[in-house]
Formats: sequence, C-alpha cells, structure tokens
Amino acid sequence: MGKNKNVTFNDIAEYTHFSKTTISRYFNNPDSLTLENQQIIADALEKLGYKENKVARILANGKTEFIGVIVPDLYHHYYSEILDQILATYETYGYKFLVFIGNEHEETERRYIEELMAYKIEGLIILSHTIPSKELADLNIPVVTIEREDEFVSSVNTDNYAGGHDAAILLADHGCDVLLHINSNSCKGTPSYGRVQGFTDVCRDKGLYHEVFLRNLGVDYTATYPALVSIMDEIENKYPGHRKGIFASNDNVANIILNILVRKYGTLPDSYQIIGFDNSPISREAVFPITTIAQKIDVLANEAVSILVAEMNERKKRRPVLSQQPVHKTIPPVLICRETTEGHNCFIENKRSH
Amino acid sequence: MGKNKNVTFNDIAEYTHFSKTTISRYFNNPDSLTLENQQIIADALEKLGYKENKVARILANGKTEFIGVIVPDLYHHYYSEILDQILATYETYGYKFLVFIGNEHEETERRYIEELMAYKIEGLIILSHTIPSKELADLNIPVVTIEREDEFVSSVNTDNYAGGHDAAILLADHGCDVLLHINSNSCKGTPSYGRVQGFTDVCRDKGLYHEVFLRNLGVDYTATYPALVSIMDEIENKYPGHRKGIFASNDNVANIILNILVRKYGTLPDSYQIIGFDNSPISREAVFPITTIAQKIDVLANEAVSILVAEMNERKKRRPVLSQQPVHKTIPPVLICRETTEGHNCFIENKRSH
DNA sequence: TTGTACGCGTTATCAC
DNA sequence: GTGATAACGCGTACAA
Repeated sequence: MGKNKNVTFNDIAEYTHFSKTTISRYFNNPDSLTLENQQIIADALEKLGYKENKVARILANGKTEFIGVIVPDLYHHYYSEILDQILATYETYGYKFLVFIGNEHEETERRYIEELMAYKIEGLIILSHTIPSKELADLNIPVVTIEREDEFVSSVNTDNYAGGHDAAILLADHGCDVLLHINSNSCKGTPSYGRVQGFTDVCRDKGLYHEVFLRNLGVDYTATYPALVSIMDEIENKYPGHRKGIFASNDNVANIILNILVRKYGTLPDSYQIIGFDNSPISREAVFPITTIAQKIDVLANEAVSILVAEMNERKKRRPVLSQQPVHKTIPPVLICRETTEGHNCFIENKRSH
Repeated sequence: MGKNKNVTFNDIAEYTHFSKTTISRYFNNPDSLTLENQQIIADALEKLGYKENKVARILANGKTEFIGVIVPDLYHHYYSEILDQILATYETYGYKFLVFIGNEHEETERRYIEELMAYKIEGLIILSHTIPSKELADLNIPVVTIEREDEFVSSVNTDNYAGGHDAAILLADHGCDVLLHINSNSCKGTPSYGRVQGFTDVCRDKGLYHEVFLRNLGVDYTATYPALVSIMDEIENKYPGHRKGIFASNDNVANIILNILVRKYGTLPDSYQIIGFDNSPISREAVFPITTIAQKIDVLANEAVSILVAEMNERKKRRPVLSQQPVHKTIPPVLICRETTEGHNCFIENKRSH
C-alpha cells in the first residue's frame, strides 16, 4: 500500500507471540485482554511502528465510514458554510466525507455518485438540485437532501414560508406602508419559493399593500446590478413619499439595493427599510449592516448528518431492508436585525465568532 | 459492504464461464480480450447488475487514489474557493479528496492526519498553518502546502512581495503623496508579510512618504471595525489635505475603511485611494467596488495538485524512495482595478463568472 | 482469555 | 488470449 513493507497484525503477532486475532481484539475489544497483554501489544506496536490500515478493515467488515457529499459549488458562502458544518460532524460521528462539486451538471453528478458508490459510501448528502429524488432513492443507501426537491428521500429544509412571513411582519411593524418583494423569476418550484408565499400570504391576510417583483436578476453581480437599478427606478417613480419595505430574495440583492440607494442619497433614506436573506457575510459587512433572515446552517447540517447516521444504523441491524419512510425535517429561520431596519422585536443570534 | 450480497467478479465469472482474472482484465486491460468476449462480459455485468468495488481493488493493488486535504475553515471565501478548485481537479487526475477542517487546532489536525494515513491517502494538501513542515515531511508521503510555512515540503505560494510592490506603485501613480499600509501586527512570519516588505521596499526605493500600521485588528468584523475607526481617526488628524493611498491587508479591512469613510462623508472622498487584497466577493460588492490584488486561486490549486500528482507518480516508480527535494512554486498576483482607485494601468481579470 | 481458519473482492504472477 | 492461485490486511465465527 505504500513503499516499504508496512507493519501488519502478522508482524505484531509474531513479535509478541500472540495471534493476529488477539492483535485485532486489542483494537476492537481491548477489554477482552488482560492489562499486561494490552501493554505488551501496545509496546510492540510502538516498537515496530505500526500504522493502522482502515482499507483492509473495510474489506473485512464492510464498514467504510464514508459519507458522500455532492454540493453545487463552494463559491456561494451558503454552500461552503454548510459543508464546513457537515465536515465538523466528524468529531461527533466519525464518518469521513468524500466531497464532490457538481456545478449543477446532471451527468457529471451522476458519474460522481457512481464513483462514490464504488467506494462503498454508507450514506449520501445531496445539496445540488439536478438529480431527481426518485433516482437518489433507488441507490439503496440512505440519502439526505438539504433544501431541494425531496419527495422520495429524507431531507432537511429551512421553513422558507416562515421567513417570508416574518419579513413582512417586521416591515409592517416598522411602519412601512408599501411592502415589496424582489426575487428571481426562476424561483418557482424551489424550496425558496416558500418565502414568496409566506410574504404574500401575510400581506393578503393583514390587508397590507404589497407588490412582488419576479424578474430575471441575472446570475452574477454585474448582471444583477443593472437589473436592480431599473427595478429601483420603477419603485422610486411608483411610490414617492411612501415608506417602502423591501424584502430581497437574498443578501446580495439586498446589498445591491442598499448600494444603489447610498450612492444616490449618500445614506440610507428613512423612506426605505430593507431585509435580506441568508445572513451571508455581505449582510454584516455592507455599508449599513443589513437586517436579514438567517438559515440555521449549523442546525441544517447537523440534522442532515444526524438523520443520515440514524438511517445508516438502521441498515446495519435489519437484514430485510424494509424501505423506510423518508423523514422530512423543517428548521425555522432566524431574524437578525441590523441597521436597515430599526431594531426591536428581533431575535439576534451570533452564528459564529468570525 | 451493503445489504444483499453484492455481485462480484466471481459471479460474473461463473455466469460467463470465464475466470475472475479475465473479468478483472476486462476492466483493466480490455484490449487483451477478444471483442466478442468483451461483449459477453459486458452483457453479463449488465444482466447481473454488477457494481464495482474500489475498496477491494485498493487492498489488492495499493492505490487508493485518495488525497487528504486539511483546510483551516470554509468560512473564509479564500479557503472555500481554493477547495472548490482543488476538488475540481478530479476531472483531470481522478483523485478523490478526503477533506478535514482543522480550525487551526494543532492536536486536532494531527488526529486528522493520522486518520488520513490510516485510509492510505497517497498525498496530502495542507492549507492550515499549525503543523510544522518538518513534521509533515516525516509522514513519508508527498505533501504540498499552499500559502504557509513550507521549508521541508513542496509548496505553492502567491508572490506577496510583488503584491505589496504593485499596490505601492499604483497608489503612487494615482497621485497619492502619503502611502499607508494597514495590517495585523501578527502577520510577521507568515507568507503574507511579504506584502508589507514589497510595499515598504518600493516606498523606500522611490523615496515615497509612507507609514505602516501594524496593529491588532481583531479576528472578526465587530472587533476590526472599532480598531479601524481609531486608525482612521489617527490618519485623518495626521494627514489632512493630503491624498492618502491606503493598502489594506485584505478586502475586509479595505471594505471597513471604505464604509467608515462613506458613512462619514456620504461618498468616497477624492483624498483617498484604497486597495485591498484577495479579490474576495466583498471587494466587488462593496458600496464602491474596491480595487484589489487577487491571488490566482485557480492557479494555486491546480499547481498544488499538479505538483502532488507528480510526486505521487514518482513514488510509484522508484523503489528506493530517495527523498526528493521539495519544489516551491510562486504565483504572481493580479491587480484588479475598480472604483476605489481611478482605473488605468491595471490588468483586469474576471476570475469566475458568478 | 486466546487461537484457528476462513472470508472480504480485487489484482498480480505465473503458467498454459 | 486465458486461467489457477496466491497475495492484500484485517474481522469473525467457532473452537479451545
């Protein structure tokens, strides 16, 4: 497996005059050895410079302790932060993660999944949106998705509806008489569309004046900026003299809106309140820190792994693998108040000390 | 290794009346079989639903095709973007990556490395700063570090000196008569200290008035902000009426400085020019897009993997592993001009289409 | 408490 | 072009 012959259980066995079995037991069930013998073996391991070989162990007992992860990219802070939290669960469960970046390319992701299966992953976490959950379910290993279509597999999702709801309530509470939501026109069908519904439902229920802008916002900053310039023009013309509450689809959009206003007025005018979504770094670092709705990324990640581990453990017990019902968990978001709305009645949460 | 008996070479062999060996050859050296027989086996694989098992292959041939990666965190865009690029090299080299987040905790990272060694990784990429390169060299597998202490192992680093140099030149060219550099007081000994030296060397050589502020800038936004408020106070008092060129240690610092000024003056005054470092998203998304010096992250990552692959290939040839000399590669940074310096004489590079 | 013998699924080394 | 057979390093009945 490397260069010069590795030290194996055999070598330790010969050296200590025990059998391989006993050496194996030293690792997997040390209490079954006398303390003295444990010491003898420990010394031998040290002396011969033994390094454990988990690949051989896998072949023998079938447990790879691998979990596959497919993430669309790590460019967006949301994904990298989730991955960060997922990887951190190694400390809790001991599973190792084989990570692939899918770039939302379906065939590529399918290849990655095949490779992962060849390495006998025990479970799979999917963040990308391409492969239908039906197909994932057919892999016959536990699968958990995060914030994506999840009909046939277990999943963890943010309560986007509550997010939209809370945003509308906050804006209304802060005296806005015009409530606006700006989002991409391609958001239908994604979990995040719940935000739009939460927002409009509240407005309708409470009889609040509102308008939803579903537009093509482009995919990067340079495309989004001009798109928002024109939307803001529209808003300024349509609602002069009003106190406008804007709920943006995400913090990037909120930040651009803020920048447009600050560059125009030299400050954020009192006639605007802005709420973003994601609690991404930009929301904190913007020229005026942006009130935002945070997904509890740590909770999402931990729940995902936790559900996965539970299902993997089930597999190890039951022989006749009865296809278990998928479990779907919903995590409430958290409102984080900053300077783009005046602060009170917000739950402040410091997600991380960076 | 799973639930119901997996289909193995044995099953295929029985079904086709070939031997296991031939089945193996079908995968590893198909040309040595007749086309008809290839077809027969292909059909059998399909019929029986064979799934390859790379774990068994590893045990037999010793090649895991695993590369270990230890990254300090994925919270900082720099690290997640590097990891993104590293993972993308799967398409080129086929190596799989086992990723751990070290959090700059030395003992933890040591444990992670042990775990990685137990899984027989063929090479290791280190981004974290804790474990001395001497110790990494003793692992007896190829190791490549990125932007960290690298005396005893191969490495890839940004030419930080050139970065500091370019920043000073640009500020001087833009008519600044006071050149300022703001950095953390703990930057000595890190590769990034080269920026300070590049900056001061140019100033000294060209007789430009300059001052370097090495201060405790804290570790997060809330700590850095007040620290910079007081530094900016100092600067405003000390250099009134001057055109001040500020080279910040990174984009976050540059952005805070920008925010402080914009919140005070309603815009970025002509008396200031600002350059950041990293080309992180904030530099593009700031209220005035920030001129910055970009590390070529894609190049860093690709060179790192490339060097590692080369060294791993060497291992497979030579039996008497002669300890090869570490190779150190330096990547020049790229100046990206935006609105915090008036633009010309800059090389614009679009690193990614997000 | 310890040992024997075999299996895990593939590749490598010879033969033929 | 194809096949036996022995590794690879460890786990696990079962036996003692």
